Amino acid sequence: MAKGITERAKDYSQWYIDVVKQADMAEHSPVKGCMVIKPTGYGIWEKIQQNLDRMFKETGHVNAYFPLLIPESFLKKEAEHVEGFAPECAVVTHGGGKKLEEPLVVRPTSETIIWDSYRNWISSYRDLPLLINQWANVLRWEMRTRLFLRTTEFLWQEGHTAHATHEEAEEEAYRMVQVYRRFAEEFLAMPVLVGRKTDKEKFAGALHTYCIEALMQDGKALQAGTSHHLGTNFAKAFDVQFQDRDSERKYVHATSWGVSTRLIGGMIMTHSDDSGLVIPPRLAPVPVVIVPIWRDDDQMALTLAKARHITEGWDKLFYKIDDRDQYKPGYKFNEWELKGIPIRIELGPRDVENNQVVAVRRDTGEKVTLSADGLRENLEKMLDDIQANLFQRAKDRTEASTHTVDSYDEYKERIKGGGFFRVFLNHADPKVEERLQGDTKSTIRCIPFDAPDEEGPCMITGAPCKGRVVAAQSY
RNA sequence: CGGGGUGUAGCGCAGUCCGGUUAGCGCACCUGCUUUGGGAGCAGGGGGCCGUCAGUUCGAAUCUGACCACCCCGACCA
Repeated sequence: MAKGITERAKDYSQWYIDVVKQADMAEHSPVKGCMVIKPTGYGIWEKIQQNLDRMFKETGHVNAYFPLLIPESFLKKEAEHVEGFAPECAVVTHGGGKKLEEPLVVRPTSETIIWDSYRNWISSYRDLPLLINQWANVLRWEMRTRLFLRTTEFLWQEGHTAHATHEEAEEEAYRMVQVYRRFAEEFLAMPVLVGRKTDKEKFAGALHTYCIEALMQDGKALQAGTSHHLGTNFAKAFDVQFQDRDSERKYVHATSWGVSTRLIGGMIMTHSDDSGLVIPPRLAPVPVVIVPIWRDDDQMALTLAKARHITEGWDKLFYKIDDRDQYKPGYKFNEWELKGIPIRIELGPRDVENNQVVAVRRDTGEKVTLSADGLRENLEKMLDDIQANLFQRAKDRTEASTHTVDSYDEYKERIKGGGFFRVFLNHADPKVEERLQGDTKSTIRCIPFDAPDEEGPCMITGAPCKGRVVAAQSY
């Protein structure tokens, strides 16, 4: 048992706070709801950025940057959008010691400022599609915050694309939610449901919203990414038209899509354990740490020299040699466990003598003795295996926690235990979702793309429904 | 915004009820020696406008009043 970490079974919420703190990922800032992301946490965000950015570029997107401050009037141009975001906006009213002519909103999202620019950038079908992403911070005045999961300011990427037709925008929104699914599975090792949000849960100003939803270890769902088909709503609000091949002037079709530092919270709650953080190898800034073990200066020189010899020619970002003299090996073992490093190598005088090392996997705690020859290849294999194991473990857990229920009474009872619930609910009627939330604090998380072709009665109203939705309590 | 709690060293706390030496303890930090295969030991040392402001008093961390901040639990959200 790790010192300073509450057991998951005892208090999941406190466990999460303890892991973030003990792994030295982030801390609260003096401003309510804001966080300082420390190097250990930010390094993971950088890995997320690097890999996602590559995936965006591979699908034809380019990066740009739009300003933090948005004229308040812009936000008001799209009716649903302003209604959705106004309550959580911070507004700048003064600058340079003077009251501003027009207040400036700190962006809660950038559709409005971006579409104001797009008006000037788009005049012909030849300008389309316009496929732009930005990495940025945004601000949303939340009532209740949790490190990484919901903070007042957070880091994210937001893609904003413009297309000539409804169909192309639809393809884009779908393509990007699939990019998110692939990223979640392959990098976060996090299984997700992929589907569409109900009208109640969709983005303010969108025709519809696609999403990936993951199930955390405590049985609560986490919205991990969203992709919106915005139709011509923003084009109309900002008068963005283009002249098509047929010489007609037409409104531009839009999408937007984003994932945030919340993914780090999801990563923690998917894989970590009572010993601390567990980082999937593909997101680990440094996947391997080598702890040389010595009793005296001679042994120190010996084991350090061996460690340097073994790692000769290795990518410097692949490993770290922990040569600190002020801590004992036991302390280091615990520290690297808390910090979630995928593989720890122990290298003592006995190992040097036998030309071997002891490798310890973070996911299983398993210790194996490996030859110092060909070590790099064996470590690569082990990392792949850890990555695959973490995903499989999470997938098995999610499947075991996914239930199919038809009776509302049964649902009300079982929802308390957490999990995804495949149910018939008539979400066309907004009152149904309101009742669900009022009765059970759960919501419809998504209408999965891969739901089997089934029909049945809504478990609340009895109205006939096509296809099951997935409901759960969520973060 | 409602309910609960907390502000004393970087962190975690005691002291406050019942005012009175130089405000104390653990962890962390610095120095030295011994240690080092699962969170080391001993010795010495540094570090405080006791949340803020005002009051009572010869004297306030302690009593009174006001204010501020943060955390936890409920109504909104990625």
